[in-house]
Amino acid sequence: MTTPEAHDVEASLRAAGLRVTDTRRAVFSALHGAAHIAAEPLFDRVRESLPGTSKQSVYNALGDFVEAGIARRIEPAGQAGLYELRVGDNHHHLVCTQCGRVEDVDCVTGAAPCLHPSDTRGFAVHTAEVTFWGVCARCAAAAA
Amino acid sequence: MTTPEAHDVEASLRAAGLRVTDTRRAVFSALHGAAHIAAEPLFDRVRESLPGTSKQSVYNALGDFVEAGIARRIEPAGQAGLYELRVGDNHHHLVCTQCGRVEDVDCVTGAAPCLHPSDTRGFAVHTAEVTFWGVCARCAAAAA
DNA sequence: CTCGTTGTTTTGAATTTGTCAAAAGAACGG
DNA sequence: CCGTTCTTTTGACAAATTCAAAACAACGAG
Repeated sequence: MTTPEAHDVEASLRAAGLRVTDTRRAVFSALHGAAHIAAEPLFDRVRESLPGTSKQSVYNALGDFVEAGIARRIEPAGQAGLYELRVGDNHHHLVCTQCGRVEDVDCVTGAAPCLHPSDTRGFAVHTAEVTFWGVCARCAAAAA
Repeated sequence: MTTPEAHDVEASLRAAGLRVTDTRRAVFSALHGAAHIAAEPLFDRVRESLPGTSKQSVYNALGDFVEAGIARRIEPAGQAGLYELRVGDNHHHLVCTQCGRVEDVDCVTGAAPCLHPSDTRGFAVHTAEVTFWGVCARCAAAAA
Protein backbone atom coordinates (compact mmCIF):
# COMPACT_ATOMS: atom_id res chain seq x y z
CA MET A 1 0.00 0.00 0.00
CA THR A 2 2.35 2.66 -1.20
CA THR A 3 0.92 6.08 -0.55
CA PRO A 4 1.29 8.27 -3.60
CA GLU A 5 2.91 11.67 -3.27
CA ALA A 6 0.41 14.49 -3.19
CA HIS A 7 1.69 16.02 -6.40
CA ASP A 8 1.44 12.69 -8.20
CA VAL A 9 -2.22 12.53 -7.33
CA GLU A 10 -2.79 16.04 -8.52
CA ALA A 11 -0.91 15.38 -11.72
CA SER A 12 -2.97 12.27 -12.41
CA LEU A 13 -6.20 14.14 -11.87
CA ARG A 14 -5.20 17.07 -14.01
CA ALA A 15 -3.90 14.81 -16.73
CA ALA A 16 -7.33 13.22 -16.82
CA GLY A 17 -8.91 16.62 -17.22
CA LEU A 18 -10.43 16.66 -13.77
CA ARG A 19 -10.41 19.48 -11.27
CA VAL A 20 -8.40 18.81 -8.19
CA THR A 21 -10.52 18.63 -5.07
CA ASP A 22 -10.06 17.24 -1.59
CA THR A 23 -12.59 14.50 -2.23
CA ARG A 24 -10.91 13.35 -5.41
CA ARG A 25 -7.48 13.43 -3.84
CA ALA A 26 -8.70 11.30 -0.98
CA VAL A 27 -10.56 8.86 -3.21
CA PHE A 28 -7.63 8.52 -5.54
CA SER A 29 -5.24 7.85 -2.69
CA ALA A 30 -7.57 5.31 -1.15
CA LEU A 31 -7.88 3.54 -4.50
CA HIS A 32 -4.14 3.57 -4.80
CA GLY A 33 -3.90 1.66 -1.54
CA ALA A 34 -6.00 -1.28 -2.70
CA ALA A 35 -5.90 -3.52 -5.73
CA HIS A 36 -9.66 -3.24 -5.96
CA ILE A 37 -12.18 -2.00 -3.51
CA ALA A 38 -15.92 -1.50 -3.28
CA ALA A 39 -17.53 1.88 -2.80
CA GLU A 40 -18.55 1.29 0.80
CA PRO A 41 -15.16 0.35 2.31
CA LEU A 42 -13.54 2.98 0.15
CA PHE A 43 -15.92 5.49 1.63
CA ASP A 44 -14.78 4.41 5.10
CA ARG A 45 -11.16 4.91 4.17
CA VAL A 46 -11.80 8.28 2.67
CA ARG A 47 -13.50 9.39 5.83
CA GLU A 48 -10.39 8.60 7.81
CA SER A 49 -8.52 11.34 6.04
CA LEU A 50 -11.47 13.54 5.17
CA PRO A 51 -14.19 13.00 7.77
CA GLY A 52 -16.95 15.12 6.34
CA THR A 53 -17.12 13.45 2.98
CA SER A 54 -20.48 12.20 1.80
CA LYS A 55 -21.02 8.86 0.18
CA GLN A 56 -22.48 10.55 -2.84
CA SER A 57 -19.25 12.45 -3.38
CA VAL A 58 -17.34 9.23 -3.34
CA TYR A 59 -19.67 7.77 -5.94
CA ASN A 60 -19.28 10.96 -7.97
CA ALA A 61 -15.52 10.81 -7.83
CA LEU A 62 -15.47 7.14 -8.74
CA GLY A 63 -17.81 7.70 -11.62
CA ASP A 64 -15.72 10.60 -12.84
CA PHE A 65 -12.54 8.55 -12.62
CA VAL A 66 -14.06 5.75 -14.64
CA GLU A 67 -15.39 8.15 -17.22
CA ALA A 68 -12.03 9.86 -17.44
CA GLY A 69 -10.34 6.51 -17.90
CA ILE A 70 -8.13 6.56 -14.82
CA ALA A 71 -10.10 3.89 -12.99
CA ARG A 72 -12.01 0.82 -13.93
CA ARG A 73 -15.16 -0.63 -12.46
CA ILE A 74 -15.66 -4.35 -12.36
CA GLU A 75 -18.68 -6.12 -11.02
CA PRO A 76 -18.29 -9.81 -10.31
CA ALA A 77 -21.75 -11.33 -10.31
CA GLY A 78 -23.30 -11.26 -6.89
CA GLN A 79 -21.05 -8.58 -5.49
CA ALA A 80 -21.03 -4.83 -5.27
CA GLY A 81 -18.99 -3.03 -7.88
CA LEU A 82 -15.25 -2.87 -7.36
CA TYR A 83 -13.01 -0.05 -8.48
CA GLU A 84 -9.36 -0.25 -9.40
CA LEU A 85 -6.71 2.10 -10.72
CA ARG A 86 -4.95 -0.53 -12.79
CA VAL A 87 -6.25 0.31 -16.16
CA GLY A 88 -5.36 -0.44 -19.73
CA ASP A 89 -3.08 -3.35 -18.94
CA ASN A 90 -5.63 -5.99 -19.71
CA HIS A 91 -5.36 -7.93 -16.52
CA HIS A 92 -8.14 -10.20 -15.36
CA HIS A 93 -9.75 -11.43 -12.19
CA LEU A 94 -9.97 -14.54 -10.09
CA VAL A 95 -13.06 -14.61 -7.91
CA CYS A 96 -13.68 -17.03 -5.06
CA THR A 97 -17.17 -18.46 -5.28
CA GLN A 98 -17.23 -19.04 -1.54
CA CYS A 99 -15.88 -15.91 0.11
CA GLY A 100 -15.92 -13.45 -2.76
CA ARG A 101 -12.22 -12.68 -2.60
CA VAL A 102 -10.95 -11.13 -5.81
CA GLU A 103 -7.37 -11.32 -7.09
CA ASP A 104 -5.75 -9.87 -10.13
CA VAL A 105 -4.16 -12.11 -12.72
CA ASP A 106 -2.17 -11.06 -15.70
CA CYS A 107 -3.57 -11.87 -19.05
CA VAL A 108 -3.42 -15.44 -20.12
CA THR A 109 -2.21 -15.04 -23.63
CA GLY A 110 0.29 -12.25 -23.39
CA ALA A 111 -0.10 -8.62 -24.17
CA ALA A 112 -3.12 -7.70 -26.27
CA PRO A 113 -4.97 -10.83 -25.65
CA CYS A 114 -8.10 -12.71 -25.67
CA LEU A 115 -9.62 -9.93 -27.67
CA HIS A 116 -10.93 -12.02 -30.49
CA PRO A 117 -14.30 -13.68 -30.36
CA SER A 118 -14.94 -16.12 -33.18
CA ASP A 119 -17.84 -14.11 -34.48
CA THR A 120 -18.31 -10.52 -33.44
CA ARG A 121 -21.93 -10.33 -34.52
CA GLY A 122 -21.31 -6.91 -35.93
CA PHE A 123 -19.95 -5.52 -32.69
CA ALA A 124 -16.92 -3.27 -32.63
CA VAL A 125 -15.25 -4.98 -29.71
CA HIS A 126 -12.88 -2.87 -27.64
CA THR A 127 -12.40 -4.80 -24.43
CA ALA A 128 -12.37 -8.37 -23.29
CA GLU A 129 -13.00 -9.06 -19.66
CA VAL A 130 -12.15 -12.43 -18.21
CA THR A 131 -13.36 -13.64 -14.86
CA PHE A 132 -12.10 -16.91 -13.46
CA TRP A 133 -14.37 -18.48 -10.90
CA GLY A 134 -12.97 -20.90 -8.38
CA VAL A 135 -12.27 -21.59 -4.74
CA CYS A 136 -9.45 -19.74 -3.05
CA ALA A 137 -6.79 -21.49 -1.01
CA ARG A 138 -8.21 -20.32 2.28
CA CYS A 139 -11.73 -21.56 1.54
CA ALA A 140 -10.40 -24.85 0.20
CA ALA A 141 -8.48 -25.31 3.44
CA ALA A 142 -11.50 -24.38 5.52
CA ALA A 143 -13.56 -27.02 3.74
CA ALA A 144 -11.14 -29.72 4.84
CA MET B 1 -38.49 -18.74 -30.23
CA THR B 2 -39.29 -22.42 -30.47
CA THR B 3 -41.77 -23.39 -27.84
CA PRO B 4 -40.73 -26.57 -26.13
CA GLU B 5 -43.20 -29.44 -25.88
CA ALA B 6 -44.80 -29.70 -22.49
CA HIS B 7 -43.36 -33.11 -21.79
CA ASP B 8 -39.88 -31.90 -22.66
CA VAL B 9 -40.16 -29.21 -20.04
CA GLU B 10 -41.35 -31.70 -17.47
CA ALA B 11 -38.59 -34.09 -18.35
CA SER B 12 -35.98 -31.36 -18.00
CA LEU B 13 -37.29 -30.34 -14.63
CA ARG B 14 -37.49 -33.89 -13.33
CA ALA B 15 -34.07 -34.72 -14.67
CA ALA B 16 -32.76 -31.83 -12.64
CA GLY B 17 -34.42 -33.22 -9.53
CA LEU B 18 -37.04 -30.50 -9.34
CA ARG B 19 -40.71 -30.91 -8.73
CA VAL B 20 -42.89 -29.98 -11.64
CA THR B 21 -45.07 -26.95 -10.95
CA ASP B 22 -46.95 -24.48 -13.07
CA THR B 23 -44.58 -21.69 -12.17
CA ARG B 24 -41.52 -23.68 -13.14
CA ARG B 25 -43.06 -24.86 -16.37
CA ALA B 26 -43.88 -21.28 -17.30
CA VAL B 27 -40.50 -19.92 -16.30
CA PHE B 28 -38.69 -22.66 -18.17
CA SER B 29 -40.70 -22.10 -21.31
CA ALA B 30 -40.15 -18.36 -21.13
CA LEU B 31 -36.42 -18.91 -20.73
CA HIS B 32 -36.51 -21.24 -23.67
CA GLY B 33 -37.91 -18.46 -25.79
CA ALA B 34 -35.02 -16.08 -25.19
CA ALA B 35 -31.28 -16.42 -25.45
CA HIS B 36 -30.96 -14.55 -22.17
CA ILE B 37 -33.45 -12.52 -20.25
CA ALA B 38 -33.62 -10.53 -17.05
CA ALA B 39 -35.97 -11.41 -14.21
CA GLU B 40 -38.32 -8.53 -14.75
CA PRO B 41 -39.21 -9.07 -18.43
CA LEU B 42 -39.27 -12.78 -17.82
CA PHE B 43 -41.78 -12.15 -15.08
CA ASP B 44 -43.92 -10.26 -17.59
CA ARG B 45 -43.80 -13.15 -20.03
CA VAL B 46 -44.64 -15.68 -17.37
CA ARG B 47 -47.68 -13.66 -16.42
CA GLU B 48 -48.98 -13.89 -19.95
CA SER B 49 -49.42 -17.60 -19.58
CA LEU B 50 -49.86 -17.73 -15.82
CA PRO B 51 -51.33 -14.43 -14.66
CA GLY B 52 -51.34 -14.95 -10.91
CA THR B 53 -47.64 -15.64 -10.57
CA SER B 54 -45.70 -13.59 -8.08
CA LYS B 55 -42.33 -12.07 -8.78
CA GLN B 56 -40.89 -13.91 -5.85
CA SER B 57 -41.89 -17.22 -7.40
CA VAL B 58 -40.09 -16.31 -10.55
CA TYR B 59 -36.97 -15.49 -8.57
CA ASN B 60 -37.38 -18.76 -6.71
CA ALA B 61 -37.68 -20.75 -9.88
CA LEU B 62 -34.72 -19.03 -11.47
CA GLY B 63 -32.61 -19.58 -8.39
CA ASP B 64 -33.63 -23.23 -8.30
CA PHE B 65 -32.78 -23.68 -11.97
CA VAL B 66 -29.35 -22.18 -11.49
CA GLU B 67 -28.72 -24.28 -8.42
CA ALA B 68 -29.87 -27.39 -10.25
CA GLY B 69 -27.57 -26.56 -13.14
CA ILE B 70 -30.17 -26.19 -15.87
CA ALA B 71 -29.80 -22.43 -16.13
CA ARG B 72 -27.01 -19.95 -15.79
CA ARG B 73 -27.03 -16.45 -14.42
CA ILE B 74 -24.78 -13.84 -15.88
CA GLU B 75 -24.51 -10.30 -14.73
CA PRO B 76 -22.83 -7.90 -17.11
CA ALA B 77 -21.62 -4.91 -15.09
CA GLY B 78 -24.23 -2.23 -14.89
CA GLN B 79 -27.16 -4.45 -15.76
CA ALA B 80 -29.62 -6.60 -13.94
CA GLY B 81 -28.84 -10.30 -13.90
CA LEU B 82 -29.65 -12.29 -17.00
CA TYR B 83 -30.68 -15.92 -17.12
CA GLU B 84 -30.11 -18.39 -19.91
CA LEU B 85 -30.72 -22.07 -20.47
CA ARG B 86 -27.61 -22.62 -22.54
CA VAL B 87 -25.38 -24.17 -20.00
CA GLY B 88 -22.19 -26.16 -19.97
CA ASP B 89 -21.14 -25.29 -23.49
CA ASN B 90 -18.73 -22.60 -22.49
CA HIS B 91 -20.06 -19.87 -24.67
CA HIS B 92 -19.37 -16.23 -23.90
CA HIS B 93 -21.02 -12.85 -24.24
CA LEU B 94 -20.77 -9.72 -26.28
CA VAL B 95 -22.23 -6.70 -24.52
CA CYS B 96 -22.94 -3.36 -26.13
CA THR B 97 -21.66 -0.54 -23.97
CA GLN B 98 -24.26 1.82 -25.39
CA CYS B 99 -27.54 -0.01 -25.41
CA GLY B 100 -26.79 -3.02 -23.24
CA ARG B 101 -27.65 -5.57 -25.90
CA VAL B 102 -26.17 -8.97 -25.13
CA GLU B 103 -25.29 -11.62 -27.71
CA ASP B 104 -23.87 -15.09 -27.34
CA VAL B 105 -20.57 -16.00 -28.90
CA ASP B 106 -18.98 -19.36 -29.04
CA CYS B 107 -15.76 -19.83 -27.23
CA VAL B 108 -12.72 -18.29 -28.78
CA THR B 109 -10.30 -21.11 -28.36
CA GLY B 110 -12.37 -24.17 -29.04
CA ALA B 111 -13.83 -26.59 -26.59
CA ALA B 112 -12.46 -26.42 -23.06
CA PRO B 113 -11.11 -22.99 -23.33
CA CYS B 114 -9.59 -20.02 -21.85
CA LEU B 115 -9.54 -21.86 -18.59
CA HIS B 116 -5.95 -21.24 -17.74
CA PRO B 117 -4.83 -18.11 -16.00
CA SER B 118 -1.09 -17.63 -15.91
CA ASP B 119 -1.02 -17.75 -12.13
CA THR B 120 -3.93 -19.18 -10.21
CA ARG B 121 -2.93 -17.61 -6.90
CA GLY B 122 -3.84 -20.82 -5.18
CA PHE B 123 -7.36 -20.84 -6.54
CA ALA B 124 -8.98 -24.04 -7.77
CA VAL B 125 -10.43 -22.54 -10.91
CA HIS B 126 -13.52 -24.21 -12.34
CA THR B 127 -15.00 -21.69 -14.72
CA ALA B 128 -13.82 -18.92 -16.96
CA GLU B 129 -16.26 -16.29 -17.99
CA VAL B 130 -15.46 -14.00 -20.88
CA THR B 131 -17.29 -10.79 -21.62
CA PHE B 132 -16.51 -8.80 -24.71
CA TRP B 133 -17.42 -5.15 -24.49
CA GLY B 134 -18.04 -3.16 -27.62
CA VAL B 135 -20.55 -1.24 -29.67
CA CYS B 136 -23.21 -3.14 -31.53
CA ALA B 137 -23.96 -2.56 -35.20
CA ARG B 138 -27.16 -0.70 -34.49
CA CYS B 139 -25.56 1.73 -32.05
CA ALA B 140 -22.61 2.26 -34.36
CA ALA B 141 -25.03 3.11 -37.15
CA ALA B 142 -27.01 5.42 -34.89
CA ALA B 143 -23.83 7.31 -34.00
CA ALA B 144 -23.26 8.12 -37.66
C1' DC C 1 -6.08 39.35 -6.33
C1' DT C 2 -10.96 39.08 -7.35
C1' DC C 3 -14.77 37.65 -10.05
C1' DG C 4 -17.59 34.81 -12.58
C1' DT C 5 -18.33 30.60 -14.76
C1' DT C 6 -18.49 26.02 -14.55
C1' DG C 7 -17.86 22.01 -12.23
C1' DT C 8 -18.27 19.69 -7.45
C1' DT C 9 -20.26 18.54 -3.11
C1' DT C 10 -23.93 17.99 0.01
C1' DT C 11 -28.35 16.49 1.52
C1' DG C 12 -32.02 13.72 1.27
C1' DA C 13 -35.15 11.17 -1.22
C1' DA C 14 -36.07 7.70 -4.63
C1' DT C 15 -35.05 3.53 -7.53
C1' DT C 16 -33.70 -0.85 -8.88
C1' DT C 17 -32.93 -5.36 -7.97
C1' DG C 18 -33.23 -8.30 -5.35
C1' DT C 19 -33.54 -11.28 -0.41
C1' DC C 20 -35.95 -12.91 3.98
C1' DA C 21 -39.63 -15.05 6.61
C1' DA C 22 -43.91 -17.08 7.74
C1' DA C 23 -48.10 -19.06 6.52
C1' DA C 24 -50.88 -21.38 3.06
C1' DG C 25 -50.96 -24.52 -0.56
C1' DA C 26 -49.46 -28.21 -3.88
C1' DA C 27 -46.45 -32.35 -5.56
C1' DC C 28 -45.70 -37.01 -5.22
C1' DG C 29 -43.99 -41.47 -2.96
C1' DG C 30 -46.01 -44.84 -0.24
C1' DC D 1 -55.70 -40.81 -0.28
C1' DC D 2 -52.18 -39.18 3.30
C1' DG D 3 -48.51 -37.03 5.09
C1' DT D 4 -44.19 -35.09 4.37
C1' DT D 5 -41.60 -32.05 2.02
C1' DC D 6 -41.12 -28.68 -1.15
C1' DT D 7 -43.28 -24.36 -3.43
C1' DT D 8 -45.75 -20.34 -3.65
C1' DT D 9 -47.62 -16.19 -1.91
C1' DT D 10 -47.53 -12.01 0.56
C1' DG D 11 -45.40 -8.31 2.36
C1' DA D 12 -41.68 -6.40 4.57
C1' DC D 13 -36.90 -5.38 4.18
C1' DA D 14 -32.13 -4.35 2.37
C1' DA D 15 -28.02 -3.03 -0.32
C1' DA D 16 -26.07 -0.44 -3.79
C1' DT D 17 -26.68 3.10 -6.46
C1' DT D 18 -28.79 7.09 -8.78
C1' DC D 19 -31.42 11.55 -9.12
C1' DA D 20 -32.14 16.47 -8.17
C1' DA D 21 -31.57 20.91 -6.33
C1' DA D 22 -29.17 24.12 -3.74
C1' DA D 23 -24.79 25.54 -1.61
C1' DC D 24 -20.14 25.78 -2.50
C1' DA D 25 -15.32 25.64 -4.52
C1' DA D 26 -11.77 25.49 -8.40
C1' DC D 27 -9.41 28.08 -11.53
C1' DG D 28 -8.80 30.99 -15.84
C1' DA D 29 -9.65 35.75 -17.22
C1' DG D 30 -9.02 40.17 -16.35
